[in-house]
Amino acid sequence: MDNSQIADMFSRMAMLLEFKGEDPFKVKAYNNAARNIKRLDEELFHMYGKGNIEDINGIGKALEDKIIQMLEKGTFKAYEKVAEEIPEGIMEIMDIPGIGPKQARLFYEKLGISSVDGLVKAAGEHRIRKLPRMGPKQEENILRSAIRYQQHNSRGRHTIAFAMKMAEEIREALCSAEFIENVVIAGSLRRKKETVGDIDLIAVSSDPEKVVSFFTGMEKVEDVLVTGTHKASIIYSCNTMGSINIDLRVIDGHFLGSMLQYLTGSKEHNIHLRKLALLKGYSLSEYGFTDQGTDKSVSCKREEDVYRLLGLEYIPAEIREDLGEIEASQSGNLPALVKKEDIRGDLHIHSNWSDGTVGIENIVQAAVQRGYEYIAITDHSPSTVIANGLSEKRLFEHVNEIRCIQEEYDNIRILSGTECDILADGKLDYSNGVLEELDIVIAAVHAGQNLNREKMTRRIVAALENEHVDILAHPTGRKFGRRAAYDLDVDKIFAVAKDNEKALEINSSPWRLDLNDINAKKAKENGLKIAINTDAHTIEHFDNIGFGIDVARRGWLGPDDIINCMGMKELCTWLGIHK
DNA sequence: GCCGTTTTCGGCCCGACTGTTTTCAGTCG
Repeated sequence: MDNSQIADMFSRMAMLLEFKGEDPFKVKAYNNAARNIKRLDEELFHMYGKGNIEDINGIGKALEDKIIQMLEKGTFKAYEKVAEEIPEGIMEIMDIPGIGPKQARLFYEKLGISSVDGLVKAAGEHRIRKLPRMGPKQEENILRSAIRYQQHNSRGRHTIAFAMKMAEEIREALCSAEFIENVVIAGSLRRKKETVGDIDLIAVSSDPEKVVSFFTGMEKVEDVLVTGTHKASIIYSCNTMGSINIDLRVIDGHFLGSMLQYLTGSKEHNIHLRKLALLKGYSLSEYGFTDQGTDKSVSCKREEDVYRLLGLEYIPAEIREDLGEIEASQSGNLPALVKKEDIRGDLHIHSNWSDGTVGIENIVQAAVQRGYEYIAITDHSPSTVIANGLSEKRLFEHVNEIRCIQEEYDNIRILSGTECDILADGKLDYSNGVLEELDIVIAAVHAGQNLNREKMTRRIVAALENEHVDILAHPTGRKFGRRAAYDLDVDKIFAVAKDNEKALEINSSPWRLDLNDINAKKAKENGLKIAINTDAHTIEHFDNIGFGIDVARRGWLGPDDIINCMGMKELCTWLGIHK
């Protein structure tokens, strides 16, 4: 079993225990363990070999024993025992928003309901409203929620690019109201997670109820899930692109700092901060600090104040995951994260020589406009037939055209390159003699993505051992909603890349973001260099660089870790270009 | 079930909203 399977099993165990009405802190321990396992950058079976499973935060003797059972047998006894007592459909019922373990248990015990279909039927027949603490309204909400769940069973997540666009649209709509002073984006979107489940917004206003009613009355509101005096939750229609959940909190400006800090999360980061506050004698909430002794409270207008009052250096939103950033802040060792202005060029761009939409000269002009010092034109190699990959002959014509255009531009260096296919056997799609003529070589897997772990790892290792290769593009191959990452020995790839002084790419396409944040952080810890590239096929794609930078920041990367933050001279030296 | 700057027991973040109740349990983030 791999880490995510083990984590899932712990999550399911937590749900089952909750249903049974077990000690909530025991439930929490399972959930906590599941979360920590998901965030590990090493496979548990490796850690098992080394005997350091118990070092993982939140894993004690009992859970370690259960992990070992799973590694050896694919399950653990305690789980089997509990799962036997509880019908499978119960888990789905608890997965419906608004229904938790207590209600699921009530439905099961009193009405024998053990599936979402059964629940919908019971609600339709008005059998729910007769239960204790239930009524017509509860029944109606449960029915609506259950039907919605049936229709969109897969929990909708959205790419950060899409969510950001929608958030801006709503932000603009809200800001047009004169009684709203300001609207800020919070939540996982502000932390720049690669995908988000919902959008969290904060509106500053002295008339919260008016804001809530304006918000819930917007034209594209499909459904109102929650409305209160200072808070509302809606489902917002994105026309052909489905819909997205939006949560809004409305507050007085005096609380903006603490509210923004709270709503930005992550949950784990906040819990850690609140514990820290308690140690100092304060309770921390979205409204600020309360002295436990005197009951006096201090609100925070600026987010920086929350961190300052805890004796911490300000922590950038992207790394608030409780993965060591609080400790780093305490000891003054927070990393200086890469910023947009640190990026001096883009090293992975396609022109209309292969499957890009525009000519090289247009690309160069767009790059100049963005203030880049250099770019690399890296069209596809012959095997990628579908993308009109360049034959050797066309590749040399392509290089010539780049040289001609270069003569007309003295404020930008145009590197001639290729995104060269790594064939199934690990050989490259051009001969070494051809690759030698190029300024930069990006190697990438495109076809034959279903190799097993051993073969895929060997294939990429072979490419990394080629002396002409500079960068490995989209190293794990994952695409949101389309394709999982290759089965790959990432540790091995990192080690070989390090030995051969190759850079790994963070591909900025919102559908790829590959390497992801966790692997980017791991790459840095392994001393590897990173290239943040757009893989642009159109001029608009140039702007995707921001998403790649987000991933790099979430991976704790600074400009020193990134080759396209180098100046031109330094980059040429790194690439081995001597002219 | 985990954990330790009150360390082997007794804690475990904090507040909003809803629908039911007539003071609160359940759910969510």
